[in-house]
Amino acid sequence: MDAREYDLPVFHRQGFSRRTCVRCGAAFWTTGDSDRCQEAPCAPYAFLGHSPFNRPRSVDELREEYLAFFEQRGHQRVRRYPTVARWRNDVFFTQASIYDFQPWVTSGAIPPPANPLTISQPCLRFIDLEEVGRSGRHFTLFEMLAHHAFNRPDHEVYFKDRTVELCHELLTQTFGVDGRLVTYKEEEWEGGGNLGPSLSVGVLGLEVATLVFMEYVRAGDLVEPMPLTVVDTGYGLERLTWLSHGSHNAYEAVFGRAYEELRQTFAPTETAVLIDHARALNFLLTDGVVPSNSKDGYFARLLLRRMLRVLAKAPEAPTLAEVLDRVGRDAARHFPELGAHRDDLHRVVAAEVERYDEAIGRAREQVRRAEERSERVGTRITGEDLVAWYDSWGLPPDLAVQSLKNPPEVPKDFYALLAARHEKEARETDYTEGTRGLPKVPESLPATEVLYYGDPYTLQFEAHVLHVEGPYVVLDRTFFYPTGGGQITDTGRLGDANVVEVAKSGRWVLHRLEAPSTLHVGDRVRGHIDGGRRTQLMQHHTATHLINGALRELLGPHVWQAGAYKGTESARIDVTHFRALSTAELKAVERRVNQVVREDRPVKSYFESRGEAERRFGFGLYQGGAVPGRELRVVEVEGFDVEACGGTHCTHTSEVGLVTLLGSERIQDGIVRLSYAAGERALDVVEGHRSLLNDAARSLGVAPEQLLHAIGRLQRDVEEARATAKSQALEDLATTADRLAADASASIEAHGVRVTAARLALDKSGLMEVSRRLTRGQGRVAVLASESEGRGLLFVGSTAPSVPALAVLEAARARFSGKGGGNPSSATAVGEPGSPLDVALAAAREAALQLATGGAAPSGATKALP
RNA sequence: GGGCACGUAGAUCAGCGGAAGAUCGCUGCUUUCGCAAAGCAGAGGCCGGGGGUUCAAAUCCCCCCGUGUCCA
Repeated sequence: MDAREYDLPVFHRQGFSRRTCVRCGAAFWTTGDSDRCQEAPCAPYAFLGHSPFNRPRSVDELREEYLAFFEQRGHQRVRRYPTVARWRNDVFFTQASIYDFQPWVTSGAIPPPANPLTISQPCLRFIDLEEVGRSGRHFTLFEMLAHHAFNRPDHEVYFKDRTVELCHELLTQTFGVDGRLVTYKEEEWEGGGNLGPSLSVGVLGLEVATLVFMEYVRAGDLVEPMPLTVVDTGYGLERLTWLSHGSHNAYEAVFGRAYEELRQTFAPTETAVLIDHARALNFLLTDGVVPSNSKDGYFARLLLRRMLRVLAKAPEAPTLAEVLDRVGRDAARHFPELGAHRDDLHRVVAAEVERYDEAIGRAREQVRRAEERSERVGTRITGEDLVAWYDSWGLPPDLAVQSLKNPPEVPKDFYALLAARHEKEARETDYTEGTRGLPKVPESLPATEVLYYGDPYTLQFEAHVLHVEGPYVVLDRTFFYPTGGGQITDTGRLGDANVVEVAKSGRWVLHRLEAPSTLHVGDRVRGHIDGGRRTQLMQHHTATHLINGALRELLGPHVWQAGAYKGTESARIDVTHFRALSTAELKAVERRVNQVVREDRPVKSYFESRGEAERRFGFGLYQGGAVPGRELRVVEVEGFDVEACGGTHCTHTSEVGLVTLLGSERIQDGIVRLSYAAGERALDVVEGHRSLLNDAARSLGVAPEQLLHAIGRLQRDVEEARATAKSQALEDLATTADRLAADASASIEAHGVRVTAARLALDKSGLMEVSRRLTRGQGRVAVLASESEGRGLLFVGSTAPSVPALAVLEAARARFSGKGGGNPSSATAVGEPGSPLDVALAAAREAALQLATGGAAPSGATKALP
């Protein structure tokens, strides 16, 4: 980046000079005489025990001071955004304050909530999870203090010069830091296709802020200026607080009393993990993450389990919930929402603690068995096993070592080995997702005016054709609802042609006709929407909002919509919840929804600016996920549920009609699905159930009330019949065996070995059963043959040590070109079709006798005795 | 979204190419005034589902379904 980017007037006004760090070689600006930039690792922490601040501050004091400082200098204070970035779908968590304004504000699509603004944004970063407690300065959740300015060509707020000026004033005037201790290191910055200069602010070895200037956009190899430039600053609240204390580590300074309390029981590193994770979890759970085994839920589980592992080390330890509450109480002083739904948070945590105990119990059992097995086989448990156990059972190596009698060393590179097991994951996934095959609409075409938002009842309208391509027609205005937001397409007619699908593409609505359209641009055409279908979709869509509202009301605010589908026959919603729903819960949801239907509440759908809607209703609006646009369409079921939604909705809840639940299932860890039908379809379902019941009862010849009883009887009958059939079959086999045993001509006895040979008409399992009975007791050999599906089957069973079944079989196998094998106690062979089974049987019998009398088995090549 | 592990009797699990097992629980008998306990006997299995390989599959391979776990 060009050095001129950093040659700011403010540096000259205030007597800065540009220097080069003797350690890292980077250029930096300072009023002091340091020969290195004041950041790790170039400069050591020089503030420990010697804070450069005029006095120590608590986090609350420092945050307030910061926000007030910028407020007094023309900035407007903005409330924090959720730590879970629901308004965007490219990341799970808010990792910096600028995330709040990406992509809609930074791209210029919508105005910022204020300009310039200042904010303290809790951010989550899991990249340094392992460093928490070790380094003394890492946090999974930290607050990014920031001031942002968004400059448009027609409205310049301020840029680099003023930003540096403000930073230096804050540090020196407000915090009382000697300006000569501060360095501004030049750094290039690039991300998300944007780039620009940035300054990293260091004080006595600690980086306390980064001043980023979004100025250019990368287009291939070219770097072009952005139409909208952004001041993106980030000051570490925790680091500034730490600096103001000059304490041994950041955690003491940030958490104060709560840290000291936990230190009574835990080592410094453990305390840091507990307190950091507890704060992060308070935000995560309050912002609606349900712990699970994938996606954002996994990170909540990870933090939770890491805390549980630490807590388990001390018998006197407080419970997880107690630690969460203690830390949450402090954080709630500035973020009162953290205390708002303690009960719900406790329920989520309790379920998770239970799961953890189960998982560890299971894993311990696995370890016990693995050790038994290895003792039996004579192998040793290795470090590799520890890695595998953690990966497969979630058993941390220290716990595994605890429960082993002869534990191996935990490999030094445990996490590297773990990572190696996951290397294959990087395999390319095929993203050639089915292109929708919609035609390109000329950019010059004016946007389709969508009328269904304002009026979901109009089913006939006139419009002009703007564009035609094959079966696709674009109109200047339309009442047809295109597939979207989980609601499927409207159908109907356009002129004489059937509309089979409607899709939204950019600013246009495309109507797909059954056949290539005969319409021409400029034609006036009459649209006709299938009203029955539309009504049903509206009922299902509004019902979905009612169900979501009822679930949040009954289960708690951790419930978030995770997907939905509204069809003509039924609809379903997926929501986050920590366990499957009970029958009682389902009943309660159904009752509540139908109650709201009967209350006939107004359902208002209207557009509102994004900022205003977020301010009035919070981020719970984004139940359906991130939605684009400057304005949000708000669908508000009065006093019950508010969501940003583009669907067609009833205007009063009574229009939804009956809502009946069809079922619920747990589709993933942390996600349950409810299926239901509303309106006419709900009646269809009820009717269907009734006739099913009646038909079932009639087919059993009983009254519907008697159905269960009749089925029970039927089941018993079937079981009995099956049992008798089975015992009959066994009895038949027993009879066969007995007859053979009694038949003197079937058996020969030699040297205490009785050989019984016979040809039977049984399948393989029949032969096996007869053999089993003939060879009860020692010194018995059974040689049985049968024809099964045209192929000869030879079975040898033996309890005579001198007559191994396999040896007998080997002797006879070649006789009927059979394939087979076995062991000393049993052997089977199957012959080619048409092979001489009797010859094989005789040969096997002879072989058995010879073995019994001490002779070697005749080889298959010798002739069978007559 | 991906990797790994696991689905066998009512429960917990063993077996991991050659005739489906153990422990607990259950039923009956013996013993006891009765209970507990013990002994003996017995019932209970589409070895998660579907394909494939093999003379032979609970066992090996592939695809589903379910559970758990780790990672992004």
